[in-house]
Amino acid sequence: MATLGDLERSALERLWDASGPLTANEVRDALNAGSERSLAITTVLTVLTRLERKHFVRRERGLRPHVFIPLKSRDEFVADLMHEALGAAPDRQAALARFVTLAGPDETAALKRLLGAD
Amino acid sequence: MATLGDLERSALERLWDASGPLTANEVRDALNAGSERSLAITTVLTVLTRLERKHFVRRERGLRPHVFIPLKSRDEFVADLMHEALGAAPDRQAALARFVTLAGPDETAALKRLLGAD
DNA sequence: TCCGAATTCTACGAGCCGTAGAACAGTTCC
DNA sequence: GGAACTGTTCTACGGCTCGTAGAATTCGGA
Repeated sequence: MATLGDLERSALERLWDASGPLTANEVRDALNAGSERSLAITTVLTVLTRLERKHFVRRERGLRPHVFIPLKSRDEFVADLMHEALGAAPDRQAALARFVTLAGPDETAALKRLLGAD
Repeated sequence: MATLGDLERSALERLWDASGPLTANEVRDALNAGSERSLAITTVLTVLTRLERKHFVRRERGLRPHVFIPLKSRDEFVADLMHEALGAAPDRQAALARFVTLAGPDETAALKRLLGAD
């Protein structure tokens, strides 16, 4: 999976936070909200375009202010990253063992629950 | 965690593959083995130095050909990456649920075993 | 003290990323 | 239908990382 820059990641987060598709302007407002910086709209469009090229968002070209939709949910994104890391391990069992060892109690509990009820 | 370039990652892999510390020359030989390219020793020393700066390897300066030792095991590295991804999720339960859903049978079985025997 | 091996220093070109102006296109209003 | 405005695309630049390695320096042994 391609890696994301800080701003690209932030923009994607804003899309995940939103309940529906956002326009570039809405993304910019969300990014600027509660921070000193005031990004130009072209900047935001550039990162959104790059996110599109990297297949993280889809752009709805039918509407006039284009809207942007994440291709994956946040959870899917995180889970994919985890599987990507795991896949690079030559011994997945061992890597999983280490993962579980490093997990906190809440995570361990969640995993047990998820695996028990299948 | 800092990201690694392709060559940096490969060099680290060679260190993991080895049973003990390696010199820069040994790393170079391992990298060149079974491939067309023949990296210069300075190139390898540069990436090893960068790995040191990023805290992925330790350099034993006492010995005259310096030797390099990974700071983390491969499994620890992978597990840390997984936890890093998971930590970025606002809802870890949901991310874990997705992770389990996407896991293969062998991984699921391994997790069950690991969690059952605690 | 000189040699060869090892290490450090410096550097360059490609590519990515944050950043945004300039140019272009589509919409709306007189 | 032009004017004004909003939205989109194109182009670009400066900083940084990374692969790559030559040049300069250091160090241990003969």
